[in-house]
Order: sequence, then structure tokens, then C-alpha cells
Amino acid sequence: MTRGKSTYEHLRDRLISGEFYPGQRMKYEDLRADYGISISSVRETLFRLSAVGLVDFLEQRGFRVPHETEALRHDLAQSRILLETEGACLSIRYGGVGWEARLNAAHHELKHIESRVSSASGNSQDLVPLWSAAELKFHRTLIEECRSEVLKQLHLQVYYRFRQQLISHDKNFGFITTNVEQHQGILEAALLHDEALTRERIHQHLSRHLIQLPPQTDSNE
Amino acid sequence: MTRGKSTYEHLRDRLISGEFYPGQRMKYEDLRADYGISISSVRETLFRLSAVGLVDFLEQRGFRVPHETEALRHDLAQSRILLETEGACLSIRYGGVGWEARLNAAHHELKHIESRVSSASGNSQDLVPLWSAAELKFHRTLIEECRSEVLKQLHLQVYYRFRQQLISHDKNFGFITTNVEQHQGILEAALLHDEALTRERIHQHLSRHLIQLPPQTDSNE
DNA sequence: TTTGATAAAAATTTCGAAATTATCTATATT
DNA sequence: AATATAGATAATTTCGAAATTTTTATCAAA
Repeated sequence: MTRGKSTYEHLRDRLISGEFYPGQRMKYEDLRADYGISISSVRETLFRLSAVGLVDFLEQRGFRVPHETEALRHDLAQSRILLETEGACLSIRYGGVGWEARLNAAHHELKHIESRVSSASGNSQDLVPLWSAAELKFHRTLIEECRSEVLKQLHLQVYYRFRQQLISHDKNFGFITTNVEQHQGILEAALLHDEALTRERIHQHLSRHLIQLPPQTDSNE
Repeated sequence: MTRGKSTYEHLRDRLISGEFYPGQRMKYEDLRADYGISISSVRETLFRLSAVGLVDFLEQRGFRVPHETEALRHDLAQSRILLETEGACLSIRYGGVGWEARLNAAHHELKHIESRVSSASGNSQDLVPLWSAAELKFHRTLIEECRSEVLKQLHLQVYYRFRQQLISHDKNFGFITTNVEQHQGILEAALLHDEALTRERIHQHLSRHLIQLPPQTDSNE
């Protein structure tokens, strides 16, 4: 693996685990020191990350961690609902028993980690990366058989940005334990091949982050 | 504007206008000569373009123009239908008369250029950039009032990739003149505030590129 | 003729610094 | 005290080349 790729992946994981605060400047010099690479390579990595929205690029003013806003969280939740409900329904349609088995396995793993987090009161900090990987795995498996690489790519982007927003919003990871029944519900609906119910359950899972947008008027009227 | 940004935009427009053939290598040295910039800057620009899927990046093997395949065209069409129908319906819900006016204007412009292309038999080559910009403008205006920046970003990405695939597939730009009634139909449905009809018309507009996927079996069963 | 090893060429990755631009600080002015 | 200006500092942008890897070309052996 090239230095560029491993740097990209490592920094991506730091960004979605809330290591940096919203609005923080990503200084070239700091990252150069962190990874022992040159300024050009740092810049290159940041451009890759800005492409998926994990950092913002401002001309002549470098890169920053996106601000945490209610509106963006709503927007990302809404977009994830659109992509994930569609992907899940297509998976239900096209996926076979192999898919069902993998989804079951992914859920089992996730459930196990979620219960460990629940019992480990307080010091569940170091379980977060494990949970993070398991949750991503479950939701990716859910749409795995949709037969659309583009849809899966878009979903991954939105998932990462949403995760980053959530962690910026709640540094205590309170959102981990509140999803246990919801994941269960999604699994059940999918295994029943009930597309409408699956849509509903995914919607429920994310609806907590939706807000009532102010009735903004069209400025050109 | 920085050199980096203008290079990005220029190269992007070359990529979606079919100047390069599918699978072509994007050699650093060639682009360095084209734009009078350094290798590092070329690489940076290509990373930005790969982020939106306009070039493919292969580790240790540089960047290439994506191959033209029926499956990808289908995938992109399907994804565009999902994003554009959703965005259009939300625009219908939230957009006011100002939006309707802008949509009308964008369509009028597009119609005008399409008629010029139709009459100019043969040498309509130089009208393509104009048409390209007008078509993008129309479809972007259609979803403009959806109140989701994320949805608009995703749509733009998919739109660019779809355009690139179409031009790779049909170098003679035959697809330009076949869409006149369809654009008209979308406009009418949107102005009627008929969400279901708008969805249907957008679907029709892109359905030509959908294929019957082979009934692929789940490999793990 | 085909296969495989080796050398030469070309391309990619990474670097470190120069040039440019933004940001900060101290000072002067209203 | 608040605002504006100028110089100093820090950060970003861009460059050109060295180091590494892949690709191509050459030639010997099966």
C-alpha cells in the first residue's frame, strides 16, 4: 500500500471519530509532523477527504473540519434515508439467502458490541471504533445487493459525513446505545422481505435527527 | 481564482465533452505541458476529479478515463432518476413562483439551443458546449429548491459522470435532439405541481439508458 | 514460435523549498 | 476607545527534481 492511501484512511478514521473539533484548521505542518510525509502529500490527502465532504476546502485559506450544524445533520439524515431505503429495498428484491445470512451475521456482531457498550458504564470510549466499524458494516450489508455501485458509493459518502456530524454533536457517544431496538427492527423487516416496513424502520432509525425546517420563502417572489 | 481551481474546471469540462477516449491514461507530463503547471499540481487536480468519478485512480498506475460500459450507464441513469425525482418533487413542494419563473427561463434557453442544433445539420459540433451548459442548468434548476445541499451535490456528481458516459457512447451527440419533447414534458409536469407526473416524466427522460440486468445469483448460496 | 529473464525507458510517488497570499501584532490616527 | 495602517509572522500554493515503481524493449532459451 502506498503512503498516500494509508494516510488517507488513517486521517479519515480520525475525522469520523471526532478527534478534531468542528471548524478546526487542518494545518499542513501539523499533519506533516504526524505522518512524516511532505506538505504536498498532506495537501493531496486533504483534497481526497474534501471530495467526500469530511473536510472543507477554502481557496487560499486551507482546509477545515466542517462545522456542526442542526441543518446539515438534518440534510445528511434525509439523504441517508433516501439512499438507504432505496438500497435496502433493492437488496431485498435481488439478494438471496447468502445475503440474508450476511445481514444476520453483521447484526449479531453489532448487537454484541452494543450490549458491551451498555454494560461498560462510563469507560466505553475505546469500544467506539469497534462499534463504529460494526455499525457501518451492518448498514453497508443492508444495501449490499442493490446492484448499484454508484448508489453504494454515494451512501458511503453520506454515511461518513453523517457519522462525523453526530460525533461533533455528541462527544459522549450517547447515540450508540439508543439504536439497539432500531437495528433489530430493520433486520426483521428486511428478513421478512417487507419493503415498505423496511423503509419505515430505516426512517425511524434516522428520524431523530430530522428537524422542522423554517418555512423559508422563495427569495425571488 | 487560483491556478488549481481553473485547471480543475477546465479539465472537468474537457472530460465531460468527450475529448478523451474511455480507458485513456491521463499522463502527468501531458497535462503539465497543457496547463503549464507542475506535476504535483496536475496530480492534485486529478485527485479532485477522481473524487467525483470523472477519472479513475489506480494505485501506482496513475489516472485513467473511466471505461464506457452499458452497466455503468444504466447505474448512473438509475441513480440520477432517484436523486432527480426526489429533488424535483421537493422543489415543487417548497419552490415559489420565483422558482417556476427560473425553471421556465432555463427551459426556454435549452429549447432555443436544441432547435439550433436540429437545424444546423452536421456541423453542430461547436454548439455542444452551449447545449451542455443549458441542459445542466435546466436539470439543476429543477431540483434547486429541494432544500438539501447534499442532494444537490450528489446529483451534480452523478450528472457529470452520466454525461461523460453518454458522450463516450455516442460521439456524434445524437442524444441531444431526442430530448426536446421530454424536457418540455418535465417542465409542464413541474409547473402543474404534479409530483407523480414529474417523477414519471423524469423517468421517461432517462429510461432509454436502462437495461435489463442479467438475473445474477447471490454467489454465497 | 513462444516463453522468460534482463536492461532500458517511462511513469508515478514523494520530497523539500521557493513564491505567493493570508493572518496577526504593534503602532498611529480619528 | 475604536478604527485603520504597516510591518512581521505564519500559512498556503506552486514548483522542479529525486526516489521508487511500472511498463516497454531486447534478447536468450525452450
